[in-house]
Amino acid sequence: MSVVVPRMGPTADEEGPRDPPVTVKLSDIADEAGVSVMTVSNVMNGKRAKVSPATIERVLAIAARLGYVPNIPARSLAAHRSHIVAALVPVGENNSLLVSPHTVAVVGGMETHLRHRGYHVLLRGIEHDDQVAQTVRGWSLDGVVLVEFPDEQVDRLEVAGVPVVAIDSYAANPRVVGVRSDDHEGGRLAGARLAAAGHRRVLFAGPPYRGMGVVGRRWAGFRAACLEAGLRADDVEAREVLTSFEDGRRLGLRLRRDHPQVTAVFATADHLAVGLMAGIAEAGGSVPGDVSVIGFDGLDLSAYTTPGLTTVAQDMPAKVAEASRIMLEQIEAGRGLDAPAREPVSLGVHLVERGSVGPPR
Amino acid sequence: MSVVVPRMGPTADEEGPRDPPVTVKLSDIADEAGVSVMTVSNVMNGKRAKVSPATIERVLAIAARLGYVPNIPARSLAAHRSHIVAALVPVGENNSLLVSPHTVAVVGGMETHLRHRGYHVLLRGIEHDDQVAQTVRGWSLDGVVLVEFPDEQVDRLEVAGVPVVAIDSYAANPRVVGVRSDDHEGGRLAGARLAAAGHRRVLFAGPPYRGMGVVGRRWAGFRAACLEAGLRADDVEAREVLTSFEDGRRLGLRLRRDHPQVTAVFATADHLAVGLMAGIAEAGGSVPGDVSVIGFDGLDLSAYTTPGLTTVAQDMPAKVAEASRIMLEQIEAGRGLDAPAREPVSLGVHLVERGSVGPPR
DNA sequence: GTTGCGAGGTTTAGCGGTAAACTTGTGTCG
DNA sequence: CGACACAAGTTTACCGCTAAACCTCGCAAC
Repeated sequence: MSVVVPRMGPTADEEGPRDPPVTVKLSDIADEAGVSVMTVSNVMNGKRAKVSPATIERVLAIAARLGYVPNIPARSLAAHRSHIVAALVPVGENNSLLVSPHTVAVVGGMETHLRHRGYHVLLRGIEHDDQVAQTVRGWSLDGVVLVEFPDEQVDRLEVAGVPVVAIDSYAANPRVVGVRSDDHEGGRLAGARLAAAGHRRVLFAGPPYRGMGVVGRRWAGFRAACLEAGLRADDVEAREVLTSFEDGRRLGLRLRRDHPQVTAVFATADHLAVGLMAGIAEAGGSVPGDVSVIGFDGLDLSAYTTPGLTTVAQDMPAKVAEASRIMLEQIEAGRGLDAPAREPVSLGVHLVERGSVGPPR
Repeated sequence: MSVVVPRMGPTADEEGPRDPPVTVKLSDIADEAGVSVMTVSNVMNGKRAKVSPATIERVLAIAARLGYVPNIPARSLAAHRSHIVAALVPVGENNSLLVSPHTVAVVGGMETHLRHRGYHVLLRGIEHDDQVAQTVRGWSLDGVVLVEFPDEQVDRLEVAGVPVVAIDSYAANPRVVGVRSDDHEGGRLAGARLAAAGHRRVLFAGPPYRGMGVVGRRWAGFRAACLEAGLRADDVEAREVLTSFEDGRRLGLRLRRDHPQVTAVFATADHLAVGLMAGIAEAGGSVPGDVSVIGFDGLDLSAYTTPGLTTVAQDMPAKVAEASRIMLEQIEAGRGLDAPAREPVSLGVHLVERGSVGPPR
């Protein structure tokens, strides 16, 4: 029964604007309460300093009764802030999003945290650098979370005026706060674990990297541990892109042929490691009998393979919580152009021992 | 150089609004081109019928040179439409989002499709029914995608005036278009496969369901196939919630004790099945030697377990594409209150044979 | 030569909300 | 007892964009 006037027949040709929605607005509440719109606005926004307790209560009661819902676009337009944080995720050549389980955990976790603090999450795949700044400007965003952007891209970005948190970034861009795990230490733990098991010749498998990003640091830590223990670490990196389950599997299939000396592999992501184990098994090898495998991330998943995957676990809840905390802190401090660079955060990692690492054959 | 006036010292106490951003707006272009703002607006929105080709070109050139980016909130406010589609996901008691790999594929895929058509995706966890309608009103949403909402909840929903597509829903709500796989057929395929392998006593494992939702239909199809083949199907459902890897594992651990006669299990989700296989292995059983396992979804993941998981695969790309297509179609047809109910869509499924099903012990 | 009409605009009046400046009544202090 | 601060509002002027109504030619038809 809400709307009486029917839509005017066959005008529904293309992109028709919808008829003005029947919605409760501030002025409705103001009329009913006998106060000005501004007073209602103040009440609704918690700026209650200027309003008497009696009025506050009356306004709130009326708002609740009428079912007031603030109009986000209007508020964004007028206030130049939107209560929206964009989660930006780079898209690959397949042009699609949310590829790794890890990315998912980050985006979902951020949404949960931010929602509880009254913010909304815009999910957006980024194809070109420019789209970042455009998105910020077009939406009056309150903040931006960059999820797993390559460091070079983060450094190129010119986002001014909003807080930017980059997950898993070691970029030097002073406008961006990096939040990541202690990847060097993680690599070290992996190397040390393989060394302790007695391996002498091991392989590092991950996506290509330049310099010291997440993967670079894992490699550095791994290599350092290997060197210290006197074992030889090969880096498969230069040769190909290794990012998916399937990439891992393919490496597993040709591992014996291409790396006959290798008795253990450190994969920089659990899903890569799981694919690797599958490939090794498929090629007739056994884990950890013929080859030991150690992963990185501590995904759910890695507990349910056979054998279970020994892995360097990140503290995902902490990572997400920390990123959210920093984001909110900066938003609510009104961080703008002039914000001084903030220290990045690195979170601890720890080894989760399952069954995929054993002594060399 | 951009801003001369510095922010006024220590006023940055709480929620300070940012200083008005320096941004290119329609009027800047209009001034430069010597036309009215409306003309520019028309050019930008493709309503070029009323503008001469010469003017169009001039305006576009200036817009490009100045780096115009439309202001989304302003447009939403004035036009009562936002180019935003919300992806609504119910939150569990853990209050967090994007739990299953399947959900992720849906949300990511929708974003990709919609982005290419100029729409944006708002990701939002839903705690109470009301939040759905509130979100629609507050944002002038163009459309809503309900991802894996329980049918009862979809039926309760009163969303008027925007197209609503519900993924994996069989709800009767005429305002909602359901898009799902052919779950009954999927269940049937699973049952038939186990029957063909010679099993006589099988178990159905999934989350609790009431009536004929996704899980109910999988069960119905499964049971039908079992009956037809004369084998006995038990339903573990009433007893507990089975949704995660870990739930699957726990079932696997006590399978021998609780269901000694059972020689095969149909799990309604691949990650459940993967957990199950892990649990069985952990309890000393073998798959498919002691127990066969068949899954549902066709996740990446399921190809990389050992043995590989035989599963009923959904055509996820098609599902997402279809949902996007319907969404866009309805938005661009200006679907409002009066929209006639649209037929739901069911997509085909097929069996992917890997190694987890064999003859009974 | 007036009417008609369509192409190519312009003008007007908001959309719902907010910041900042302004008003008014009241207690308080020197 | 006047000046002055403060509480509790109100008023004004937008934010950037759009729908719809209005204007104004030049040309074709009668």
